[in-house]
Amino acid sequence: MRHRLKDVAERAGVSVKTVSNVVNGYVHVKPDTRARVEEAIAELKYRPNLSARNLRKGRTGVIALAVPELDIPYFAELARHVVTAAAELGWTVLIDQTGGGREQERVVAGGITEHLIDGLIFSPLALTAEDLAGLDGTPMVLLGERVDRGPADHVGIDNVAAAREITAHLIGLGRRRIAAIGSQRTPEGASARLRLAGYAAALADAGLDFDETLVAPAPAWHRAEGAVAMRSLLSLPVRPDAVFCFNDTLALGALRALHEAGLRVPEDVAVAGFDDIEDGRFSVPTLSTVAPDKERIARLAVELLADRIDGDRTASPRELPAPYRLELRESTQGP
Amino acid sequence: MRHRLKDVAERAGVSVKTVSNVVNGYVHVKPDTRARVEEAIAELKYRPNLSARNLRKGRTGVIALAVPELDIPYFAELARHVVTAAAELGWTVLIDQTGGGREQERVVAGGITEHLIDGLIFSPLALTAEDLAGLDGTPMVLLGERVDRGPADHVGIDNVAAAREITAHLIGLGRRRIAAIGSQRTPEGASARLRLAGYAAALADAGLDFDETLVAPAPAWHRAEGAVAMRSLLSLPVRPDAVFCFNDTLALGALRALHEAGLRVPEDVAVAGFDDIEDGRFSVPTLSTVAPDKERIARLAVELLADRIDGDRTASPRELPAPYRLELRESTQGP
DNA sequence: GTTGCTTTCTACAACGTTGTAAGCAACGTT
DNA sequence: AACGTTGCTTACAACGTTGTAGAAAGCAAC
Repeated sequence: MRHRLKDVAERAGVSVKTVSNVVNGYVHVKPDTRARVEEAIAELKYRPNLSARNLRKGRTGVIALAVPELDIPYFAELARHVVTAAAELGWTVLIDQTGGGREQERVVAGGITEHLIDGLIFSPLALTAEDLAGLDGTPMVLLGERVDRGPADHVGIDNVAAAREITAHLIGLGRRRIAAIGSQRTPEGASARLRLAGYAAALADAGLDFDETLVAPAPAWHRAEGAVAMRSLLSLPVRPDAVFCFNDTLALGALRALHEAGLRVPEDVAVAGFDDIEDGRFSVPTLSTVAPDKERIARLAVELLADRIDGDRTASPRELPAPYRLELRESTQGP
Repeated sequence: MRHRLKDVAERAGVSVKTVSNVVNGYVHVKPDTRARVEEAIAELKYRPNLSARNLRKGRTGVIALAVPELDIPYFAELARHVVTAAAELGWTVLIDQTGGGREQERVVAGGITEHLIDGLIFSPLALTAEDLAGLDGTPMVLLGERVDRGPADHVGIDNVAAAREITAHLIGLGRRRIAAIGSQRTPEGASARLRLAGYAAALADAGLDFDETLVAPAPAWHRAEGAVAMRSLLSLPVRPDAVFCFNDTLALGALRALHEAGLRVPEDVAVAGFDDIEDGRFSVPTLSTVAPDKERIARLAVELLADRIDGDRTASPRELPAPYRLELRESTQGP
């Protein structure tokens, strides 16, 4: 029992277009007429058919958010903020998981974009600038690492600066053998490269040597990999006295491994992460970390996208920095 | 530069409908013609307009998943599985956050359902049977607690039995003062009521008294509330020697509070949770919990919904139980 | 060379909506 | 009385797609 404008129009004794005008809040409708129409709408429980509206308007009112994995807390928290920010502007969000592979990301970037959504907020891991260059003009905003010379708008924090600051904090505690967990040699590892660069810069600032053996790789930045990496660092002849993990889940895994090894945090080994996920505020010990302003990132991304959809699509790509701060907790400062 | 069937048709020198037939894999098209059309499609990079297709077909190919909060790990993990299962059946998933309030849930249940989506997988906290009864016939599958006499299909585990089992496990460890965290007196607290019932049943099975003072409330089941509740339990004249938390985030908060109080887990207090979220496998100590088979739940929900969309919408509501198991880890069994 | 069947293709209408242009009152101005 | 202005309403066409009905062409069988 779905009703159409036509049904409402017949019931109210007006034309279809007048009903449409009432539904869309057009001003020049006599109060009397408006009331009759609204009554008919209520009686029939009329709801607009969005497919038809979209077809007519060439807009769907839906934007997509594509992230590598939904159950990585950082992306889940980000998704929450994007949905909230989009709702405030009247957009609905369709969430997509890419899995993080380059091919899958290419499919999402190229495939989803047609006609079902008006724009895309994309947090790619593996996508390169060439992949993006081939796309038609669906408005897109990129999150996370900067895809070099990317053809789309971008919102993100300064990874190098943030990594440098948190590493400097570890150095400021008097630590000298500072390890890093999360390096990636693959082309996907843009974040990893930037954070490693910040780490190296901080060491250089303090006159400390960059020791290759203190840098542990982690292909996917999951908790388990953090634990494995930490164990291998602990098996070195001289163990590190601090670790900078390239994200919080790695750090939580590292904390777990340190606990199993019977070491105290931060007394024996100080641990810092990146992302400020909720878990880190309740872990034992609580986790020092870089806290990107996720709400701000989400809001900027949505606004930038809305702007691109409504406005000039050919304007040159914009680069918006997002703020971050250090959250220093027990894992570096003690109870 | 968007192209339509018409553009392809002109280029290939055939009618619009023939192109449509090729796109839809209709069999009776001469190989020769098909080849010409496909070539034209490739040259123009033609993509179907989904709004138009949906309008014509009355289907959108999109289902919605509505959960209270995306950044609660349990829902994030569930969402991941739903997206995956839906993709295998050719559906796209639109994810919605309700916030968990009854009014918001009512809006989502009633409002989203029209014309943009073909069906809804809904994990309500507060919604009552009456709320659902008023809805028109959009196919819907409910997750989580059973809404009594609900008018929709339902997938979920047996909360009472699961809570009873995990409580029995605590009793089996020799604990006698077993607390519970997460009770809710509001009508929203369907899960809480069921899990509390299972807890009480296990106590009764073992001939233990049900002690009201050992049951701590928590309105939203966040980590912080788990910590607060644990602290208040520790301030009792005789402190508990075990706690059953109604979900894992509460349990993680409780672990944190126990750590701050200098108590050992499980030696002084054993802790059990519910949901088996990823965090619990890496916390210190690792968390014993009830592990619902989330992948199975997601798959069942998607299949049930697809069935409802394609098939008989008036068939009486189905009730599908999902499996679960106990994951016993350090927080009850020690290292 | 008529009949009937199959294969291949086409014209047309419809899905439900909104933009455009235009119509019709009622009103005020000249 | 004629004219413009304003407010309100309507008819029509279009958005891009697919279902229906049927035409055209080829083939086989009499």
